[in-house]
Amino acid sequence: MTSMNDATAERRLRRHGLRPTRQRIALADLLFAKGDRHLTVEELHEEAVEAGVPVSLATVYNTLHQFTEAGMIRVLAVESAKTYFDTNVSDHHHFFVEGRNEVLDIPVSNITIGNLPEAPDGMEIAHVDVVIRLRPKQA
Amino acid sequence: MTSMNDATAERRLRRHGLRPTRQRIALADLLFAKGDRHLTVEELHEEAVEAGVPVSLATVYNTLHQFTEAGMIRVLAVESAKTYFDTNVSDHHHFFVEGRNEVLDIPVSNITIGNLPEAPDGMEIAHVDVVIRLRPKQA
DNA sequence: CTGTGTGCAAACTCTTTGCATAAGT
DNA sequence: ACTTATGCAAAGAGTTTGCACACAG
Repeated sequence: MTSMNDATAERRLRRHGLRPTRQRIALADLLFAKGDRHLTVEELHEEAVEAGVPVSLATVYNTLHQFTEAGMIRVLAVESAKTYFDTNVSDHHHFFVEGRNEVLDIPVSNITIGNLPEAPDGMEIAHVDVVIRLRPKQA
Repeated sequence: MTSMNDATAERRLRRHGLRPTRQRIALADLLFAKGDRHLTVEELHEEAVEAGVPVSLATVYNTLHQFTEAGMIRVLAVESAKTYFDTNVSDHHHFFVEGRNEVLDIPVSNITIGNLPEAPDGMEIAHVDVVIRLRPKQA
């Protein structure tokens, strides 16, 4: 199952100090080939299996955490049962649909944040997340 | 274990359409007596037990969800293993310490958000959460 | 009394881990 | 060859649920 983007994925992995294995290449490919995405482990696992790369669930967990440590992706600040990983590492923002536990991109992200506070002693700001919680109109 | 604030807690519960039972009064008391707080189920459970109100863990879970549905408290948008509940229902913001999975209040919360997007079709904005992720200075 | 709430233990879901096997360099 | 990654299955953590008992109105 070799895609045109394998070379790109492989370069990306090396650049971040990760060995380009079959599974990592496939997962990186799925993650980055289609633009910015946010996925759960399970979703990515399904995609991989459908794409003919039968990785194990544990490997997807491991791999996504390695990608996160390497700074390739990041974890979203949402209070869902599942963890969401985002391929967009920059400060940007999301809708979160209550009840459905669904994450949506905010289309035109021209949100501005004023008066950001100082980080406390010995800490620095790693990332700023804005989560806009949505609910169905009318109770 | 009757505190001076039981009457307050009881009124609060009635106002939100919840029967003021022993356990609910005790939990509401702990939650609201000390100003704004954000706690996990386990933390509140410990406090209750220490305060001489031996509620079960399941009841704390149930109760906090009832409080949430009633609008007395809300769930924080952080990507921790545990769920955080906040007694401050208004739009305000938090530091989240990576690794330690710790939630801190932002002291002077004069953060402003500009250009909030429209909610998608059929949805409305329930809440806006800003989460500032912190990490220890120097890797 | 009657309907709700609570406690307990078991079930469930998501996630992590240990160890043998497989793959990368 | 030597090191690192993967798969599997089992364990772990947090949370939810079913049902008998207890409490509030």
